[in-house]
Amino acid sequence: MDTRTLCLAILQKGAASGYEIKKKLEEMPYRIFQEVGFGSIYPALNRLLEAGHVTVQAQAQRKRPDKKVYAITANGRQELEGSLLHPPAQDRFRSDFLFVLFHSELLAHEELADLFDTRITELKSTIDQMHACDLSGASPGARFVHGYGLTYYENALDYLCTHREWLLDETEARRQTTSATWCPEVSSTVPGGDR
Amino acid sequence: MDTRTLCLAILQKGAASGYEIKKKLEEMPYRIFQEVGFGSIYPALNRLLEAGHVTVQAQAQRKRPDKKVYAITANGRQELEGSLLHPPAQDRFRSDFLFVLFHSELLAHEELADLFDTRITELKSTIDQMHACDLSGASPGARFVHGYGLTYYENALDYLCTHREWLLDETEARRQTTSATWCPEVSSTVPGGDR
DNA sequence: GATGTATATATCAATCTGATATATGCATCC
DNA sequence: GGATGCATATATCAGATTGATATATACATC
Repeated sequence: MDTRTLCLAILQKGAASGYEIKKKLEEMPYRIFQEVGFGSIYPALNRLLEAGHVTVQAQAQRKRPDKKVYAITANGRQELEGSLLHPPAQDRFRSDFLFVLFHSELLAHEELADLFDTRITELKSTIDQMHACDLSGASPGARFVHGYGLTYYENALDYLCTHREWLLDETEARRQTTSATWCPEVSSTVPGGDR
Repeated sequence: MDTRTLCLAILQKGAASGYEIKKKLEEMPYRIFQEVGFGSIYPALNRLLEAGHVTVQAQAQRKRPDKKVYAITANGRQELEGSLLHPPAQDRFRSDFLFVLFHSELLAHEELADLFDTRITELKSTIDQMHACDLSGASPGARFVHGYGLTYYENALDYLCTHREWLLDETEARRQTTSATWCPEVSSTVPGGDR
């Protein structure tokens, strides 16, 4: 979803500055399905201004820099609702972690093991944070997306834990027999289904 | 991962044209963790040429346009291996589908139901395709990533199937009681954990 | 004083996105 | 027969995004 639509979605819930919009988009559950930087937020807000989808009001603050608070217009609400009616674009997923694992043979055993352990630690931390989220005032949509994200992280953690040794061992074996047709012993957690 | 590194990864397995590189990146298991367009492949190949990480040879073809076949250099291999040693960047996931579900209250009941059904159909098709993949010659890394992706799709399908009715019903109830503090009956598949 | 953090707005070079253009063939349809 | 569509190929473009940086008002720490 383009940055304009994301800003409209946040502003639909209440007026906010560019900085506040970014902060909200970094929280759960937005964080599960979107990511956006200042470099695209401010140009997007300016485009929304030009299109009459938002208005802006400068505010002075004590002990803090001035801020510009943006509010959605009726046109902006219409625009947001219109974009929800389009068939959603394909999900987009990019993972340098999986790219590196795909090339496991080019990595040393220890480096590969470290990658796993770092990612497993991160996943556990994310899952803990998500379990601590207070969803008491959340909409059905928010709860659903939260649950979707949590399920993903839990399953990813489970997959990494149950297949870590397999990849380390297979990669080691492959490295030692790169030209052989050796068929390794099949274990119960062999990825790729039947052999 | 930037497009140059992706191109080097493909060329490491054998020389290829820009078009062939894109085709390979669209296949499993690359498709699970990366996506890239011609608009970035050709400039990336040109930059790799300038850097001496690839060489290029033009080839005429019968009944087809000429093609330019790129091959990785020793410098290019070093570059690829070097990039595998950096800590991987954070995974990036964007989903318009989840964005729309997050705003379920702004959609009509039928529209919401259609979204679910379309996605469920797509997921089943993807899972079928992945089950039909021949992994007999695949590397451990490729098998691992394939398994990771398949697990994700299967779990996403499961989550959608088990929570579809919940979101439709909750959203409907919320729409009818938007200012109430009504507490709905808790079912065994309520997302968001404890209430 | 330098460094770091938080709140704020803004910008920039490099890269990517989605679409489009062009070219060589072949197949199908009205 | 011409238009349309597909596949194989290379290339480009306007708009958008990315990651970093700059600037400003405060405050805290070393």
